[in-house]
Amino acid sequence: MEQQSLNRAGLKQCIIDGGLKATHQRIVIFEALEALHGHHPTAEDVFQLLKPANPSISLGTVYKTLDSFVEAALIRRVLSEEGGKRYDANTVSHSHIYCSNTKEIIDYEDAELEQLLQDFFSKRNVENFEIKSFAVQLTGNKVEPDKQISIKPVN
Amino acid sequence: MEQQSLNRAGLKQCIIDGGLKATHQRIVIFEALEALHGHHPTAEDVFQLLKPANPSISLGTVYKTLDSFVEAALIRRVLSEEGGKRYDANTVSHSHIYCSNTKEIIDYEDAELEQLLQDFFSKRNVENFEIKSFAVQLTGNKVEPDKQISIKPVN
DNA sequence: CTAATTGCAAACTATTTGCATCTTG
DNA sequence: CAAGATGCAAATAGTTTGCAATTAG
Repeated sequence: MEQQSLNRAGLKQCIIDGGLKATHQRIVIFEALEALHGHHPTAEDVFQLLKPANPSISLGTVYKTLDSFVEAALIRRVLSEEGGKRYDANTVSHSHIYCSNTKEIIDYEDAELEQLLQDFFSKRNVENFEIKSFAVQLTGNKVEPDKQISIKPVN
Repeated sequence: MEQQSLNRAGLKQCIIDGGLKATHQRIVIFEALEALHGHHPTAEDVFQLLKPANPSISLGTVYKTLDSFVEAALIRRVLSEEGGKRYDANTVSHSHIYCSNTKEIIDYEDAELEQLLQDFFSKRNVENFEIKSFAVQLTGNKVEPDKQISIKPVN
């Protein structure tokens, strides 16, 4: 269910396989993206996570690196309604739920749904387009998430 | 297939029904959004379209109006990978195709697909979420659109 | 009339760019 | 060592805000 979390050597190899130089900055940025799995961070989020342990890293480098990673298909840019750029190290085909209240983007992995769409689009011909991938975007609201979590009192 | 295009009186009524004051600016902005149906314009796009005929309109008003319209559910904000805010006057449930080459967002209306998903999610229970809507996001490339169009030579 | 809306300009936030310096392969 | 990457600072988008003047209901 969880994607295999990679160690630095593994991450380094991924970066090289993507045709990029494996600099220290790129390795720690990739590592941060893995740590933020499911959180769909912005460049700023990644930068903030890295800064304490890497005080010399620059925000500009984070921006450039994220672009390079997307270009190399190591990560994806996530669609956003809010107009900021977000990133996702999870490259397995999956869908997202957009919470209208909290503006969170939550991963939704549903094998049955993926299969259903796979079947549909293998039959269906979309005119003038070569379809590379698809994902469902669900919009809704978290149902009382705080209440659920705090239901069991801490004694 | 096409959504009914409304005249100014109709647009004005929509705005009022949305609980907003029907100012001249709002009417022409709504009109511009209808004219740009399928183009998923930015605030700037709308502004540029309006300026010639409405030289006194301000970009700030366009931003505020688009926000009000989204709030009132008269239009939708469209998800974007590129990080800008785009708007869609088409409020009928439909999907979008994202062209990797041109970065265009193209409407994809497929009744069978909508029905398929409707059925799927009426059975499927998404944990902790009340799903309000769904849409499929297709990613791909336009297949030689220029070539296709120019195949018939103009003699 | 009065509450909401507009236009304008200034303020912000997010992102990109140019370039001298440093690093990886 | 050469090509490519980094850090920094300045530049550029894109969007929001505050407020006096205006307008719709």
